[in-house]
Amino acid sequence: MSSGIIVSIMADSLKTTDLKATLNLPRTSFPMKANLPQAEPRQLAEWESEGIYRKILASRAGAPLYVLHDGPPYPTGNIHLGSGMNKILKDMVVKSKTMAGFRAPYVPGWDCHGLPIESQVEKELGQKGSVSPVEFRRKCREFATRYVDAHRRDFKRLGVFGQWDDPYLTMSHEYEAVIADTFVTMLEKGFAYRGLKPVYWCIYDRTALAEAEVEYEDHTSPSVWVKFLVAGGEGADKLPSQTAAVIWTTTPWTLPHNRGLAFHPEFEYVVAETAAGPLLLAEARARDAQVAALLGIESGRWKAAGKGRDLEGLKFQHPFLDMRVPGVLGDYVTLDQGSGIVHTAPGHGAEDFYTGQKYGLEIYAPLDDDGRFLEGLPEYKGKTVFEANAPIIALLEQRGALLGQQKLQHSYPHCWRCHKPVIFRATEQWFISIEHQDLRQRTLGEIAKTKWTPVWGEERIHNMIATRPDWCISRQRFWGVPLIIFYCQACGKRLEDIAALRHVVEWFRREGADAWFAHTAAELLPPGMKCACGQAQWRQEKDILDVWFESGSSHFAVLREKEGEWPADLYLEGSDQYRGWFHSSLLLGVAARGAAPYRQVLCHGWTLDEHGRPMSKSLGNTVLPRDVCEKWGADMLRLWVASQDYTADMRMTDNVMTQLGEAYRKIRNTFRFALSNLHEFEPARDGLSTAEMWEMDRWMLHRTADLVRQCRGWYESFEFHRVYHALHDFCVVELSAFYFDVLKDRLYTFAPRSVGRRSAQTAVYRIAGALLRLVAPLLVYTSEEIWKFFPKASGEPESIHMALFPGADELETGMAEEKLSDWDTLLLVRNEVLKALEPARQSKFISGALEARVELRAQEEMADFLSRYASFLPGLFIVSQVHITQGPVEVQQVLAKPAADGNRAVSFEGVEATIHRAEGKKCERCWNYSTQVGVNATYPTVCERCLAALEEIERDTTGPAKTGAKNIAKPEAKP
RNA sequence: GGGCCUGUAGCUCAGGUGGUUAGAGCGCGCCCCUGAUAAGGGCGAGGUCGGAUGUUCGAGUCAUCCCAGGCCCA
Repeated sequence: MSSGIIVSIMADSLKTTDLKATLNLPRTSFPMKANLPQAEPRQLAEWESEGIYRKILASRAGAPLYVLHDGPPYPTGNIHLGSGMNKILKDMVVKSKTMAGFRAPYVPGWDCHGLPIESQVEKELGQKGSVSPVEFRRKCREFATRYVDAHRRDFKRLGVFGQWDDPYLTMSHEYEAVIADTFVTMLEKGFAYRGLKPVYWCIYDRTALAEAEVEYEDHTSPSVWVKFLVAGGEGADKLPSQTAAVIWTTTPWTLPHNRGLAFHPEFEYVVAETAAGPLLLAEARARDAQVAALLGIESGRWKAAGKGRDLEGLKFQHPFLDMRVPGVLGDYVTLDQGSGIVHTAPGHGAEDFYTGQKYGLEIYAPLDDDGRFLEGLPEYKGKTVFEANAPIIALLEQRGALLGQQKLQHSYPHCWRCHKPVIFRATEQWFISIEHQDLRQRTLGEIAKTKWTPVWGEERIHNMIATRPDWCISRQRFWGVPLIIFYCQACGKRLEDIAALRHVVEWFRREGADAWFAHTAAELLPPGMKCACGQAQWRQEKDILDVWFESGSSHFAVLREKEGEWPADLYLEGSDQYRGWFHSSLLLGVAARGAAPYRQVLCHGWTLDEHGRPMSKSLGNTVLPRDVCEKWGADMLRLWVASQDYTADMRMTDNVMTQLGEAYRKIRNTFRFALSNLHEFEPARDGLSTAEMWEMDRWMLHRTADLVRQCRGWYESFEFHRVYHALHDFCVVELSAFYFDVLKDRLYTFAPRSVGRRSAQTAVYRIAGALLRLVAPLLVYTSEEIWKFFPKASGEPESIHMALFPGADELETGMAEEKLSDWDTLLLVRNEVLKALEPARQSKFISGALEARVELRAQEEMADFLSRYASFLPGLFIVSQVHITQGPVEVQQVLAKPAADGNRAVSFEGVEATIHRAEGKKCERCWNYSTQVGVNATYPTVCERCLAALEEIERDTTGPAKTGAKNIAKPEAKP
């Protein structure tokens, strides 16, 4: 009797702290706050020192190969959000393929040659004067190297794994040799030819420009209306004498090179009586008020002159040169502007050029590289084209040919570098023929065989290839790879000995393309190389290759055919590359090797600012990945990339980042909860088999298996945003708000080694383990950090990024369909109970849900069903008591809804939930209410469940020492 | 001007082959907890599905046109 009193007194005096000490409260040193900007660089340094990239590849030796071929960015300035996003997407592909079991190498590259660097270097050289080509190229190389290093640092910071210590550089000797060799192949196969064609020409940079190097900007041009007197030809006699055709042009300087007037075959033309004499123009234009006013045309005072096709035979007197030019026809003539008659200078326009070819007109464009007239009247000879406008207009006026002039602001092509207006000019250039050996059709065939994502990409590139003209590949510059071409100084013939040209390629391999500028032709060519004419004096071509030719050769330079790396499995770039890298790679692949260099092409959109404008240097609204890393962390940038559907354009705003910050914390805390409840859990020792686990835990494994199945599918189709949303929603809805919340009672209050707690821990361990692997390609730093705290089974890799994705089958527990659907039903009932609890809480009838007793009334079948799970229901609802009664349901709460997957549709009678105050007293240990509190003399403040747990704990502590039980009494922080 | 694309709640996304009152998460509002605590839980309010015409018994889903925006080209 006395001892009983003592125990009771002891329990009384000790109670609070000691009872709390018997709980298994969560414990972890995994920090809640991520501190990514500080933590990530440390992790990065660790990865780097252990050589994570090579280790991962080594761990996949012998595995099937998956090759993502990197598109090379241009090394100037800082990397932009768009380039950061591109690299992150690529990394997500590589990491997810690696975790799907592939050997997925990633060799990053840079596109080092080209005009932007050359312009920068010229600027740096300033007025120091000219340097030798070799010296100039050395400076360009230094410049590129500097920026490659800066880019590389920023890319690595994003958590992108790859062969950073040995990237491919288009300026490396090896690569330059490949470019040159590819060009020789184009010569050998007959694709490359030299021809006269109108090209965009920048008179300031003195170079031809590719279409991709031209940007349209506003420009003010002098527009003039000019008379061309009819001067005979077929049909001239039907027109009033002194009739003059009217043309309109915004480039008066091209008038000296006019060689024809183009009519639309279907338009109706008229001769209008004006003070300036009878004028020939399109009827529709004569009706235009502004045109009529300008030319002095009175409505209806005109005579039909026939359709354009009837005027084809006319001849016209050039307004200031002693020549007659013919009428020609063109479908491109429009009625939007001008007179409906188009001034045609075949040397200065694409359409003019083709028309000129068709009619055998002279392709005349006697300008030098600075845009100065080499021939012509004294008024403009020697002037540049833009200077020549004024004197030519004066000349027109003087000859009485000027009908009017206006300033016109319009969109006009400008040089992408110096942003000055460009001209169209026929010059000698090297081209790749798109028709030779049926290249166009064969390329279209390869497009059809390639998988394009999104699917409309196929149509887009198909249309481009189907309509594109020949590819102008020569540039009049230094920083690039020269066209290996020699001309005989005696007879002018080109050296056609392919073996001799390949000999020069070997020079490139040894010394780089600098060899071209550092050595004479005699040195470069095999000894004694002679022309067919007998002479051996050679002149080297001065042009270099278009940079698109260089990057388009990357698959030859980087992917080893013998190793099965060619063609690549995937190219992944922004949507501008349909015209760029996708395009040039494809043409060269088909021309040189007869096939597309890729099996699949994945394309992403552009990055937009908060106003939806594209990010660009000129708008000054760019976001630098480096700044995002410093403010938010690389994983947050990656989460941004992962969260949005990149096939459309993507917006970065503070609002979006704040939102993602919340999402990140939710995901992080969900893992933290798992870790903190697994602090003493050793999978091999404490894990239960699925057969031993509680039904609810097995059900959650099943739901996780569903998630795994979905996510793996989405990784396979590169739909990262679906993975992200699914993982996030799972953390929020399934785990945090439901499963983990329900589990707390079991994890905290059950005896540490009890089946109930171990079952919960096993489920938490396996679910979190699966989630962690699924999220690893997205959150590369955070997943690695979690992995360090995660209980690992023996044989598991040191880095999460070496692990494999979970298999859905590994998580399946073989629960019967009926059981699964039982739990779907229970979840629905739970949701209704939670709704019923709300008014009770709002009205202060209860405060916490544990103060409630829930009475569930249901029809027979439903009541039976609920009764079978009666013992689980309080835990499931997180209330103290649940009473089930059978009877008619007065409030018909319709609970019947299809189950989540649509297959196991459940339907049952309504359930009526009534909230009462819980019976009994609050258990001091687990906080549930119970009528059993106070019954036991040893633990008078504790409920029957806690009593049993305490007894179990006592048995464990007094028995043989067990690691798991040691920690129970005194919580302590982990070291 | 042409080719291709995008436009569903404040934000980020779901919405096979057209079919009942358009969904989710976040954010927001109100409430609860204080044993995931610079955490956690509950409930709730938010949408003319860019706009307009059609086709259809019925359209966010099909057609045409328009508007806004993007990439590429002229």
